[in-house]
Amino acid sequence: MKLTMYDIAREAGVSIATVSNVINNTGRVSEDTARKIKKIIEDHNYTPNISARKLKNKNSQLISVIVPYLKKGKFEDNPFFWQLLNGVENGAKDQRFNVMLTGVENDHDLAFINKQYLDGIIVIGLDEKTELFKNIIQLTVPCVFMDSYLNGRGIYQVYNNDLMGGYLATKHLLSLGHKKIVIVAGKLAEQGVDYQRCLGYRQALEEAGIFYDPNLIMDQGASMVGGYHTAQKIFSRKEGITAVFTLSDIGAMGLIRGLNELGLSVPEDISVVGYDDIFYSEYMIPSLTTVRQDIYQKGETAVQLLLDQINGEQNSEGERIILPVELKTRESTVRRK
Amino acid sequence: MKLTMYDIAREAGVSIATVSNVINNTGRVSEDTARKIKKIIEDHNYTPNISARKLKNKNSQLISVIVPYLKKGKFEDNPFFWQLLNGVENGAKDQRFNVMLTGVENDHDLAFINKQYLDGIIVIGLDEKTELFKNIIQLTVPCVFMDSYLNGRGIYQVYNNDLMGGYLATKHLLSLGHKKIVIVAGKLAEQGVDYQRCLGYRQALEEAGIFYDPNLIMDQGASMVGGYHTAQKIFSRKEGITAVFTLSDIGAMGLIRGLNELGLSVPEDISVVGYDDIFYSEYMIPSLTTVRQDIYQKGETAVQLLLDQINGEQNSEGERIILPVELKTRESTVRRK
DNA sequence: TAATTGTGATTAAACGATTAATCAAATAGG
DNA sequence: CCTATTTGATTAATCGTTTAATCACAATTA
Repeated sequence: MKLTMYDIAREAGVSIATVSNVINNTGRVSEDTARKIKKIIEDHNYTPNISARKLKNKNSQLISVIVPYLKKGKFEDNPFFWQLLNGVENGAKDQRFNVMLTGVENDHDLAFINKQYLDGIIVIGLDEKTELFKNIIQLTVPCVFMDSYLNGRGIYQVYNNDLMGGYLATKHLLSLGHKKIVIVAGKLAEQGVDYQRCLGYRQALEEAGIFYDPNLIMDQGASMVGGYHTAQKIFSRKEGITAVFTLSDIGAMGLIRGLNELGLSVPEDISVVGYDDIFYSEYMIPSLTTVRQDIYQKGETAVQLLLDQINGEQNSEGERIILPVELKTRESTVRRK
Repeated sequence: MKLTMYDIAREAGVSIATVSNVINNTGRVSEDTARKIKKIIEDHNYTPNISARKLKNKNSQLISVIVPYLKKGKFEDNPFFWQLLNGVENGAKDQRFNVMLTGVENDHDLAFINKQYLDGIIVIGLDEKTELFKNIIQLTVPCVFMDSYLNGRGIYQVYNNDLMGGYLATKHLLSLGHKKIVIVAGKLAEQGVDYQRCLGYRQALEEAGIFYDPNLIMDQGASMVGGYHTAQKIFSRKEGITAVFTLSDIGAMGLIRGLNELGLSVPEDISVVGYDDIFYSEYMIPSLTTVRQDIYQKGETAVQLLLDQINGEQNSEGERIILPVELKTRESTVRRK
């Protein structure tokens, strides 16, 4: 049997309004009374019922990270999401918000979001053309989009400088003498991060006066298994390929394993650059040269942007925050022989 | 401005009670009326306010996974948690429950759990002697404990057969001719999984008539960094050590990297067995021999146990569910030279 | 002294659902 | 034809808070 405000009020010999005022620090209560009530609350370990509170005013102190099409094996695979969620958790905690994870696969899931339950959502990697996006955008919930390049005002977004990431990685490989560089990407949707990274790749090639060959772009390689299978493709027509730029670290890991099984070793035969700098890239054998994005920080930033929106405050950095990337040079890339 | 039940009722020309009855399928409404109301609900994309519902009856359709002492770098590191959370998410979704993640560091976090907001919680790896456990156990929330060996009736638990895991791994190494086997563990609390795995280790040694040497047990090696540093320890007094059993796959990964940097290669110089079989163990170089526990399944099982408890049903498997483990033999272990 | 101001408390009306109790109309039974 | 039952809908209380409106009383001012 949970205590209610009435129980506290009765014991203190006051009305529930007074108790409520004490709890919410409105300052309308005398010090003596407040102290007495606080003591009773303390003694009984009373906490207000959050549903009742939420019903009356409008905040639940609850936000959710929305991962589109979350299902078995799609999400668990990539430490990227973990670090992100962890960053969000920590950022939110500072401001007494709690975090949920919601995988959206169908309308029921979406309905949940819409139940006025959440104070805000962070949506990851969503394409403007999808049905899901159209549904989400018309929800009345404050929202921050992460890792998608969306147009229009009033849309809050956080992403890293993906173009720069692609540029830096390619430049690095070029500087090591590589000329024929394969890109292993995920889905190349126009509003996705991979598209931007490819733009950076092209830009670097252009600067170096190297012809852009679309045949060197291979998709379906974002996951570990995807990268693994891409090794086969590269092997089957490897004419002159000496370097691969994989747009995720786990993809790179799968790729390297695949190459190994085919008798190609990294970096001796082929140099590999990854993307993300997830926590184990440094511990791989060989350790992975990669484009680092501070995922944890990205999570925290997104939360900040969201909470500002919820609180009706203007974020000092505007509605679109672009975070930097950095190239981490490690063992998986060497000068072309 | 969100719609309420009144809006729907007004438009349909009925009372809110009727609308409520339609939504909850009580069968007290004529087919015609029900159809009409459903159409209106559909058209307006109306969903009931969950806080109001929760206030009236007692369920929020919301459960949380509680990770004690979740903080930066402690949780994100291990894919184990991801897979688990993913399993929980999926199990819950089937029954229209939503899942939160709550990292508990202090009393405020605990207070949240206690706000009658959650229908139930799943607590991971909690020691009976901690303050936190004492607090959690006296919450009135239905609860399932995972990966801790707790005593007493009425405590719902799910874990894998850790003793067997330790036994199988050790047996495997012994069968390959290894005699001096180091264990790299996390914290060796009596109610933790690592303790049980060590018991299995000892049992296997005993059967083989090999003396148990406590000096071979090294803790602090559950994380990737921990494993990495343990390599140093092993190296510094490596007299005859030819195999290591690391009680987590990420620990094994760090360890292997560390050994490599010290000029010891796996498996040529030292065989390594991991624990968990997280998704990338198979893709490591060398691929990792490990004790597989189906983490995803464990998550689903825990949810099932929790939901049965919430629904007041008796789970067919009782209050303590022990899941099997399996040895996956891969490249990281070879016969002792 | 009477009127005004300030302080600290209470009253009561929301918030948006669920549901037991009730009622009205239609159908069935004797 | 009158009563009993069934069906389908409504009324109103309730869940546990918040908060605007009010009130009682003491202190201050004219």
